[in-house]
Amino acid sequence: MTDAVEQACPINPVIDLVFSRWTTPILWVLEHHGRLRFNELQRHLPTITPKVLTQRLRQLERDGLAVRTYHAEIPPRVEYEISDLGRTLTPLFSAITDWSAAHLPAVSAARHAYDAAREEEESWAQG
Amino acid sequence: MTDAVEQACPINPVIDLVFSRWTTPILWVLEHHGRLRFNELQRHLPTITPKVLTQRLRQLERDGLAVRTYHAEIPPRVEYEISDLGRTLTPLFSAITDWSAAHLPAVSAARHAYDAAREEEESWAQG
DNA sequence: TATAGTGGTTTCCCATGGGAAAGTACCCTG
DNA sequence: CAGGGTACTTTCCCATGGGAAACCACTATA
Repeated sequence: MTDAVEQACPINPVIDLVFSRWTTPILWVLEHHGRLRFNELQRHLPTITPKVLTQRLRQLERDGLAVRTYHAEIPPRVEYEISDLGRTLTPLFSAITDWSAAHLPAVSAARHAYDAAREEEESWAQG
Repeated sequence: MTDAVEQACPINPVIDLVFSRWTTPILWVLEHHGRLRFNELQRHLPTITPKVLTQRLRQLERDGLAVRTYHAEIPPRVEYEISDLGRTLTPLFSAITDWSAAHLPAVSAARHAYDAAREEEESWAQG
């Protein structure tokens, strides 16, 4: 994404930051279950692989949205929690959830209408 | 993204719908410049290729977020505009813009702090 | 006749990223 | 001494998607 486009659409940086794959499910789980260990997180995200979970957690930590606490014990113990900065995203997530509840059915209906119209065209072209 | 994860994080469907690459810049331009022709849109999104612009516009049309109007003239003329359903996203975009203005600097600071700490570690390991 | 302009489509290519599976270092337990 | 648990890391592979460039039918214009 070029600078020109970022200027044309100021929400793009936030998209790269918050809405890339797996970041919102992780933040969601951290917000709703509190402080969790690596394997607990993995259990809450059944299809994520450890490699990707590590990558996303590092990114969230670097961006200040999650906090990683390393306990130098044997065996080692690591805990992750959402940060204050991460919690500022809560109203955003609520707004999206609300929009979803209010308007996703309309999107679904639009898709069905569009697909039905395309099928209509095809059968008309054939018949 | 599996059903289990979609249940674990209800905003995922909206992400796939609205926050995939190029969809928000396009909606943004359509909202701020009104009804536009294909080449006008392309001029507002300087780095997008016609192939991708077509793909995204088709997707937006199918999802009911944009409206395509074809005028069977010579030369043909096509106009795109944001739909009423697409306009319901405006508060969402505003919320994201507000969050961006309020908290992106904190993210940037967190990144610098994280990177600085990592460099510190490296020089410590070397020296 | 050549060129431009319309709204795309088609082909090819390549980088990115995610998934699977195995490995790693450490120690405790049986 | 084998196996398990912790929190990853590493390697390999492959699908997806985006970008570049050329092409398309049609007509008005020079």
